[in-house]
Amino acid sequence: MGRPKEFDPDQALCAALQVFWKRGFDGASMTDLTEAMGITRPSLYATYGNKEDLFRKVLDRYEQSHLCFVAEALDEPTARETIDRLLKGYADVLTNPLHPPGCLGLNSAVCGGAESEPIRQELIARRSLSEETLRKRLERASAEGELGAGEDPADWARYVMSVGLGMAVRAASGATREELYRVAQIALRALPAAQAASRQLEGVEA
Amino acid sequence: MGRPKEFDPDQALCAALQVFWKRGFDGASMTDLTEAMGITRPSLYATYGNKEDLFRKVLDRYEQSHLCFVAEALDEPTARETIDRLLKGYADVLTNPLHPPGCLGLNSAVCGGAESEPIRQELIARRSLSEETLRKRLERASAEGELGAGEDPADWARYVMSVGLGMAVRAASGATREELYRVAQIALRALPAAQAASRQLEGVEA
DNA sequence: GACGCATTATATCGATCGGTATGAAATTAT
DNA sequence: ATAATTTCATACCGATCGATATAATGCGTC
Repeated sequence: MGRPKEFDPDQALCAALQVFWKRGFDGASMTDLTEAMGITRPSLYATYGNKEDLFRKVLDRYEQSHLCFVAEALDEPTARETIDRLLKGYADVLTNPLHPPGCLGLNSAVCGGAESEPIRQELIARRSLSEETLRKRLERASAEGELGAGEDPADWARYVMSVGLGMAVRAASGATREELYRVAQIALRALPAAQAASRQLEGVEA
Repeated sequence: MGRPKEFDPDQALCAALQVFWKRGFDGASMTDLTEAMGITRPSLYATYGNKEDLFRKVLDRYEQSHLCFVAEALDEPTARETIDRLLKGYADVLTNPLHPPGCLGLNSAVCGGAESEPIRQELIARRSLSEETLRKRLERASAEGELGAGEDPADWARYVMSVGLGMAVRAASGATREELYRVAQIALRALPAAQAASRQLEGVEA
């Protein structure tokens, strides 16, 4: 009942995603958002709540639409392939010309005024969650004999996340996809030779 | 002639450095700055110019005071020691409890409103300059036989900078120094074995 | 057609943004 | 002492910030 909406809330959310991605949470003004979304301020507040609420909805959408490759990467058979696909997939997203360069979850996380501290905390929490997921995957790899005896999966998860974040910063500064690929390629070299795992996979060991 | 200043411009600049470091360029308001510096707005504008001018002066001071270890690292005899000292030294700065966590040059670089675009461009330019310096150092290492035949110094410079930037993001999110050390340690493993260089240094080759 | 309801459009809220105009206070030169 | 000069304190500038109050508009229901 009542007057129907004149816009598609999901489509408008995508427009907001682009603005937040490019400007960050603090840098995106309500005027920027409403203009890009093609709606008025009251419509925005009625549909999504305040700026923080809108940003959290954008974040959810971002993870679903642009970070879905992470789940696939974690399903790779080896840690090496997981990390390789993680970094390559991340490089693809960071430099996709269909979106602003860099990572939405990073562009709003590093700096900002005192009033946006809750947002930064939320982004830190989400990133920790990602890292924890990767760590668990690497613990499995460690249990399966991959990743030598003295290696700490937590250290490796931290390392991979750090390389990814560094790539994100570089992407936001204009790095090309090929440059990021080469960074990922070099980063992979830090991995132990992983002969144990490949032997195990090829059935040589038994 | 005239009334003498009631504050030390250099000391006030350090106070401004702290604020910009913590909040980033956009996130630091003139009120934040004047309160931390202990001076009034007219004094600030008369002494340093506008907000952008002040930030550039802060940047110069930052590089002199907190990034001086870079020059020392570049003087190390081998590429491995250079990179090691670079990443360790960076980790030290990023987690020094005397300053806000993270990197000033990064905290203001990633996100922000449209009006602070010139600042972001300047930060990108300064970072490119750093990377170029590192690349030249690695080219020397390559010419000296370190860094295997097929290795591109530019790729390695990009890789090292990416790891450093990732560490900076993590530091801004609360990472500890030990965590960053372990990231740096793993990052170093990507380097080729460098037997040629060590042989050369030890005089074994001749 | 009249009523109730949800969504629009317009105008505006107080607060804060970066940046200044205006004088009073404090120093040196005369 | 007086004039010249510079800094400091106060108040304020127009613009923009996120967020709303008010009322006109469009729909389903009765």
